[in-house]
Amino acid sequence: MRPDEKPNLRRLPLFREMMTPTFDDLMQIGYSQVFPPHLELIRQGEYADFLHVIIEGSVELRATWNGRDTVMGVVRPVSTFILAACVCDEPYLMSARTLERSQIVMIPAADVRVALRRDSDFAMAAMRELGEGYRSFVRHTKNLKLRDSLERLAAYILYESNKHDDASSLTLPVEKRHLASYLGMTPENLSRAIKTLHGHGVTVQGMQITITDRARLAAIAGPDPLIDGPGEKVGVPPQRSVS
Amino acid sequence: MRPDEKPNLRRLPLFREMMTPTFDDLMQIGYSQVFPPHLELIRQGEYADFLHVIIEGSVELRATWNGRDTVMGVVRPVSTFILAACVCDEPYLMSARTLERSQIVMIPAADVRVALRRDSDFAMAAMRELGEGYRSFVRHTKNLKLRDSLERLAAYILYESNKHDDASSLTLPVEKRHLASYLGMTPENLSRAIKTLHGHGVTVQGMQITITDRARLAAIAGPDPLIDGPGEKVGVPPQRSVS
DNA sequence: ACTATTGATTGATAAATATCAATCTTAGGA
DNA sequence: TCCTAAGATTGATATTTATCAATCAATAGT
Repeated sequence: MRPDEKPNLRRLPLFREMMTPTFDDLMQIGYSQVFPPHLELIRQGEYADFLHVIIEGSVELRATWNGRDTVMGVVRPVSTFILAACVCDEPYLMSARTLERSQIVMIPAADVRVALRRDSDFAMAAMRELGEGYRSFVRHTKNLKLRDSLERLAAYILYESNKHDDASSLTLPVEKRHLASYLGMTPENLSRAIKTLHGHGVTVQGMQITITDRARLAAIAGPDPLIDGPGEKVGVPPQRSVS
Repeated sequence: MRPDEKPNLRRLPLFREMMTPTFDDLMQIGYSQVFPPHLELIRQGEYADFLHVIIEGSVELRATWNGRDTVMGVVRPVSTFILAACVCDEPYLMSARTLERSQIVMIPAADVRVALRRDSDFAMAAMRELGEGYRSFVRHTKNLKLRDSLERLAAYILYESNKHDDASSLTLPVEKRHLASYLGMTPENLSRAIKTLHGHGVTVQGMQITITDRARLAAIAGPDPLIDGPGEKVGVPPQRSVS
């Protein structure tokens, strides 16, 4: 691992409050690696060997069943993922693959568990992280069960805008078919939903979204922090993690 | 709290490994209460005051948005719920109400947080609990996104049977409209799905389910531990908890 | 600049699911 | 026991969403 990466890791909520010796131990053991785009890092069903920390790039979490698959989330720097599988010592429920060239630090799960036991500050941070991960999936479930696809898209756009300081213009961070899958719809359906939103406060051209009437968009989205999450701002890493 | 309740609590995964003084402290502070049926214990959006432990009865977790609502889960003895909101010190994402007369032990969230910090065994147990809660919602999301409603029903029946030692005959633990909401469909849709399953290995009469052909049912359900969860058996409390 | 390829969009259609209204059943209370 | 009310079921219909097929647009590689 390059020495200039350590401060970035140290700033993560998961690592921020732990004791320095514990942190240094983990940094000693862990190693950094760069992966090409579209590489499968983790396959669902396998056992958790490493806690992953994404330093650069982006990683998509997917789930598969019976020939169908769906996007469960996207992880961006700097954050950790699959803490839960490490803590529980159980198989991964999701697969993970790079969307682009990505740099990732891998820390053996066994060493993470030892550190958790030794360092209570680390343990508290891990608890908060797991709690947040849990809550974020509760929200995702609420989103799927309570909103229809148009409402989910509207809420997504509003939320993305919120993250970027209420910017009225922003760029989709992923391909539309991935977004569609994440939102629980087909690409065709997303296309039509986008079209419907024209004239309801949003225009979309390619990857470029422009909010022309926030109130009308909000009327459809019905934004709710108990579904959409707290409005965490982006640009000041580290962000939230995926447990 | 009655003294004969303490051993039951002590057997919970969350409390099993903690130090005795910590446990006794929490038991000293917490208090037991009996609630009538259909009482709202927790309202979504409020802040987490107490960690709840259900000793007797059953509690339904629901979520509401914009006039719609849905059943997110049912908690049965002996288990804890809303650990995540306690740990994160954030508002509840779900409401909770008793389905029947229920006895519940309530432990102030602030005291739980103090105990977590003091007792690393407790902290480890809490991490596992949160991790399991997280994973169970990941599975729920996969279920909703990857299976259609008939498949979800089939998987549910198979899973319930699994929990009861692969019994080929069992009773629905909740009213059908609640089950429908939990599975993400309307009561009408559930009725029709049940009818469809007749002739595919299942008969349902009232609350009574009989599996006549497990293989045919499994062919529809496509049971998968990465969605349906590990086959934990019932009847030997404590069961799994809802974080 | 020009293909070739991949992703996006559109239209037509089908399937899944929800809604509404009308019974039917069942369990509890008088 | 009967009556009532709540839940379940059924049928008819509407809405939502998915699927399939055919372009269209954008992009990367030569």
